[in-house]
Amino acid sequence: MPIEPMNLRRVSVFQNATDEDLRLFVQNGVERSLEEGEFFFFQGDPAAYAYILVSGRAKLLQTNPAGQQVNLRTISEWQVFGALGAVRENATYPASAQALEQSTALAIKSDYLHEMMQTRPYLSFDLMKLMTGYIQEMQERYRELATEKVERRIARALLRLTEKMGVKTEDGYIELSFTRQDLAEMSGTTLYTVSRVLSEWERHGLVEAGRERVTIRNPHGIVQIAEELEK
Amino acid sequence: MPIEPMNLRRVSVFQNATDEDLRLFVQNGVERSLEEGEFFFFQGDPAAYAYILVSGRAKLLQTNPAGQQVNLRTISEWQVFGALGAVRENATYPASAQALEQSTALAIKSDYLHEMMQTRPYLSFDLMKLMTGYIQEMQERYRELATEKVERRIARALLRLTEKMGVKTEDGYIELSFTRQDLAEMSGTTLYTVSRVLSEWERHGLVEAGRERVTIRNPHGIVQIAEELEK
DNA sequence: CGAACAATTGATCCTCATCAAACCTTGTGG
DNA sequence: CCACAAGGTTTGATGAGGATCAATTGTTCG
Repeated sequence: MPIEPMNLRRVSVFQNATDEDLRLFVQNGVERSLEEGEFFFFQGDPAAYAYILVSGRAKLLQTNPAGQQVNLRTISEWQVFGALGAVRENATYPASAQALEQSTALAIKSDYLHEMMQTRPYLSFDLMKLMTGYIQEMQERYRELATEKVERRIARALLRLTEKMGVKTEDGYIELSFTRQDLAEMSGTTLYTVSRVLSEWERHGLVEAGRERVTIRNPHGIVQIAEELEK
Repeated sequence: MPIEPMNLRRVSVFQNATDEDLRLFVQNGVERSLEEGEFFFFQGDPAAYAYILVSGRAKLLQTNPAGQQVNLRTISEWQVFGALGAVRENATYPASAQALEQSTALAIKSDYLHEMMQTRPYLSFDLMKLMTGYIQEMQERYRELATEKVERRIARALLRLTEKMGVKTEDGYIELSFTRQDLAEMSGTTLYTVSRVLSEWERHGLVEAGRERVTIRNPHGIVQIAEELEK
């Protein structure tokens, strides 16, 4: 089904766009639907399109020459990804984007977005706001990785996930859905360590762990671990 | 001495600015001179000014609650820093900026820069280009920290430094000037490990290490370590 | 029900951080 | 001009924190 242009208003970068702009983006965009596990693009590909996730979930990940992966961020509905190509000419994607579940995105030619930005300053500006946010987040995560112990990093990754895609259950807990491997890639560790830490937390009643699922029973306890000064 | 406006042309963000713009920035800016070790601003301060380093060297660093530091990037002449405040309102600096030697910078009120950007789209756009570069670099460094071993990270940090501030000596070597501690903060390790690695490299004739100084005798060898798959 | 895949757990090992002590280098002041 | 202080550097000894490997146990779905 076609994308309703006015829904694009929910995209942070389009806050200040005119209705006409939104229509233009839909008209000039292509809808792409992917199954779980498929890739929107790969690291190193020419950055020909910018994407807006319309439904589903995806992740941005970077791979090193040996094939190990790190998760840079998780993308939920109405978020923009792969937009760097519209800013730098002849750019290649610095990361890959993979659908975490069946997902649909609106693909907009980088050149077109670039052109739109030239004549609509608020677009550049809003995109820049988004980017400063990423810079800040990456800087923080970098520091964490350099200075904090695993347990705390896992706690932080959980909290970040909670903000982005946590689902409150009827009994007040927070439910998250991903594999140990995912969480490991988000906190710069291995699935084994994540598993051990979660088991430990479960023994203390902080969380409840299941297959591809973690339920947070005591958010405050997790925050404690993430922030506490002494060990 | 006052800053010559036309020199601002060397600032990447001002590539497309008019001569008049450059004059305006100088007129509306304040010159600040710092001694080695002093701070332009601290993490958490309201981001009231954006800076352009006119002379000297500085570093951006982030501190965790326990006081450990990581070096986010090194700033050399004609580079912009602390510009996030002009994009997000009521922002605070996400990192501190410290002079590595006696340095001078042009301080421009965030509000003023913000205002200029509203009426001069190329400014937003060029600043955005710069930011995409930072995002990419931070993403890469994040992945490195998560997946690569120390020796390789140190090699990469050295190479990055070489690009930014390496000085070729008359006999074709590359000279860099910083402490083991600096290099450790740049590669997410400790000064002890840096010292050991450099000593090891020195034994193999790759570098020559001195007090607050490293001379690269075999750049290719360092690249080898930074890139090599096996090992 | 069985295959495929996710998670757990124990055992082991290795990389680095940490601590301590000594050693250099540089600049300063008597 | 030498001596000394201050701060950077080196090196060894030790140990902790996780990664890695292997084997087993869930869980889900066709």
